[in-house]
Amino acid sequence: MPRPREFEEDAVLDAAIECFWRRGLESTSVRDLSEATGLGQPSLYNAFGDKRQLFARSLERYATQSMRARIARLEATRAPADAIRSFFRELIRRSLADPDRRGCLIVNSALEVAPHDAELRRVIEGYLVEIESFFLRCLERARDDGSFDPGHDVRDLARQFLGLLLGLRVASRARPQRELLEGMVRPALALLAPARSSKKEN
Amino acid sequence: MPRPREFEEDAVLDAAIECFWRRGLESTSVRDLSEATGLGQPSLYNAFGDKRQLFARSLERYATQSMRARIARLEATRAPADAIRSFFRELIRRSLADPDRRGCLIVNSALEVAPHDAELRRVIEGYLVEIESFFLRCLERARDDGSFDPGHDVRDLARQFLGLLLGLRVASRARPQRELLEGMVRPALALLAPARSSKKEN
DNA sequence: TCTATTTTATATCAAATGCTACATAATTGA
DNA sequence: TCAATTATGTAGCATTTGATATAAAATAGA
Repeated sequence: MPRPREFEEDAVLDAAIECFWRRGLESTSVRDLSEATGLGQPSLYNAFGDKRQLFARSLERYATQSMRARIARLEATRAPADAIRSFFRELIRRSLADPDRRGCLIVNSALEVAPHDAELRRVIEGYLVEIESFFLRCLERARDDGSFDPGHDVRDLARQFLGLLLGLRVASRARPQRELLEGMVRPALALLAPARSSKKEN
Repeated sequence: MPRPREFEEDAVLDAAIECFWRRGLESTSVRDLSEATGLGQPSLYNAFGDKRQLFARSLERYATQSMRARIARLEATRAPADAIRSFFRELIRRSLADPDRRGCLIVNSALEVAPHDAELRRVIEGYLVEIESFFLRCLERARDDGSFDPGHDVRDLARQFLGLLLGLRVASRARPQRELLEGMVRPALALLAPARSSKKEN
């Protein structure tokens, strides 16, 4: 009955993600979005409501496509301790390879948007909790496998890894240097050293 | 000979810091700054050049008044390991007490400004290096005092503390919860535990 | 008192911002 | 073929943006 759309929503969101990722919510204009997506402004407003809602949709898609996909892949293919190691290894490699220093859209938004928008803050908090939960799951499994010292509090370690992730993403925008990024997480990752377990030593 | 100014530069910078701290560089308008400082726009431009230069001056004053002052005070009054512990303790206390969730102007700028402004990025990098150097000095002294395990690489630990500081500041804007912030740094601070030194055990 | 110099206040400027009215185009069901 | 409905393109809205032109005001030296 109605006229059909001439675009795919996901492709538009991908283009919008690119904009928000590079310049943030406030510094991305609706005209930027219109140009990047190929949609006219009325079509953008018709399809997504307003800039803030388009941002929320973009952020949600980013969370699914980037964060959740990586977590699911690592958790499915790696041993728990190795999942965490690989997580940071991939992060550092991609950060150093990105000439635009985009960092992470979630972390960028945690800093730019969260303090000024209660509703989006709750959404962003949720994403951070998901990441923390990933670390916690891995740590619990690694501990149960005996592949790291059970003397540590896994909940604090999960929080530490979340903190290091946030720090890594900030540093990757301001000081993207291999030695810094790798050194930042090396001490924490050393706790996951493969099998300094008491079983083998006893 | 000329007409004298009717304001003190430092007071104006303090007011500007407040603005930039809360809303960042892009989202703070010259009118916001004019209102907060009490200066007319022509006076602002006459005294500081343009918005970006006023921002640079504000950032520099913030670095001196907030970061360097804290580092100098802690380094002068505390034992090295305790200086790091107190650094994070103060940070967490202030973060949780700030209803505006301002975080840290340097960290906020590292994320918002550094990727898009090569000159300011170099300045911000310098601030981050100063913080890392503070951690490194404390760690070297603590190691030489035998107050923590010399098996650790102090340069990596300094980088880790920098990473945790950045992460803490991000989290304090998006998830300012005591358990998260304290847990984030607890494992790293535990390495500074007072005197698990080999001397006493041998 | 006059001049030179800088600061201040009023009133903008052109450009950019988020958003939308309006008319037109494209589709499906009647 | 017509009617109903949604999508698109042009053009523009009011507001805000960073930055200034202009003139008046305030000082110190001549």
